[in-house]
Amino acid sequence: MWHNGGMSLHYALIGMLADEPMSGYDLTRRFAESLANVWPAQHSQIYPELARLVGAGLIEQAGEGPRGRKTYRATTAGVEALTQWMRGTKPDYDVRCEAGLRGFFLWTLPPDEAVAHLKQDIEVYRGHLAELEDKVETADWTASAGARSGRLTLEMGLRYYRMLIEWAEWASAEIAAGALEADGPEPGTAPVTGKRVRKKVAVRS
Amino acid sequence: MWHNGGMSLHYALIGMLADEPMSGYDLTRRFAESLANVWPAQHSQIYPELARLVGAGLIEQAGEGPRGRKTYRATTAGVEALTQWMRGTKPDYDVRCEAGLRGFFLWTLPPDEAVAHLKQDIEVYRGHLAELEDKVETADWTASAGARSGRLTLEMGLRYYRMLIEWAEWASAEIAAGALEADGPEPGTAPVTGKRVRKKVAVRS
DNA sequence: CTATACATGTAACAAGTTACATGATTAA
DNA sequence: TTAATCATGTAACTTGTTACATGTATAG
Repeated sequence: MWHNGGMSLHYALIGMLADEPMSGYDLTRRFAESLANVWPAQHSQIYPELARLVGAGLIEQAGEGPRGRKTYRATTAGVEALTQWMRGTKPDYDVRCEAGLRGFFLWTLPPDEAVAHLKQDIEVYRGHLAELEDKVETADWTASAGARSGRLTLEMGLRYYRMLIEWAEWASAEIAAGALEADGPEPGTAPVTGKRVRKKVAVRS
Repeated sequence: MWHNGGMSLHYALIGMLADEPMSGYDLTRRFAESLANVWPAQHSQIYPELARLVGAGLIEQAGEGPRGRKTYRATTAGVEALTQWMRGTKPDYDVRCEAGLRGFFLWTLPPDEAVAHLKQDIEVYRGHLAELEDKVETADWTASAGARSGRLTLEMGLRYYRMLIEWAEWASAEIAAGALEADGPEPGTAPVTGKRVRKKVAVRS
């Protein structure tokens, strides 16, 4: 099991095309609709990558349609490369999330503005959550192996947004109770999680 | 409130230096220790960015130490730019998470291997969770506004890993019960979440 | 006929990773 | 004296974003 630097889009495209032949346009829509929660990708990145995959023999053109539409499917070599990636490389567990990063700098705002910032986030998360909940109800999750797998990923999205909403509500309450001020939160106004240990950190010159 | 394309590292560095003067080396450690959960960054990206920030007058050198060590602090202009970013630009809510992406392609593995894959993930998540739980206990969360804010971000990390562990356990059970096979899960062996509506998806030629 | 959705691409740039490269200080 | 840690940087490459550029089919 060796290390893997990137190539996520590369394998994601093979995987989508292994489940169901599609065009670059369709893939772009799929990324926007369902995969965007874990791996956003624009058409300008997808089309050149499709060309490279064809060149590498990992996908092939499966047909054409109106308006220059070209559909692709994964080749045997492509499916092998994909399973090799799934089986033989360890995942990169890094997460990149700007909204999370901003939480780190909430202290730069006055408490009421920080709370307003979080309320705004909550609105966005609720919107995403509502979309996903709607999709659970309306989409067909039995159509293919990919669809059944997609249901699992969607469940992760649901849990992710619910978690963020709960966190942001908790953080808002903490901040409203004075958690960002020097004397700490007003006792008893918000639930305090974790002990506030007074222990000196190593000071570097 | 206009849109913001990237610049996250740019502002993150100003923010860290606004809370406490530090060197590029210290910043690299901080990113590895606490910010890595939301925004990983290597020293090779940090040093050039520090140089650019100095050039732009958003940070300035605050002192020097042994081995060519240079400490920086945020300038007034830098802090203003940071609050302007926090207040005047809307967050990019995109998340990029390869481990999540792989969930989408679990169907390419036989069920027992898919379950093993998830078990492996769970081990990693448990490790991260344990590290964060340890940090909650041992670090000083009262030292500065930044530290107090950091406690909120850390709480998000705790909830994030707990959510992933629960999700992976749920997904393992679903797969073990046959959720990836064509006939769906064996009834009664695993809790079924969401209705499995049989509804045709739009078929495109 | 006209707006919308379909459909594919490229170019310029920004951001991020890995590897290379060097050297000083400290603790064992 | 030697290994680990501290400390800073650059170069080559990959990945990802935004904007540009073009054209076809369909529905109202």
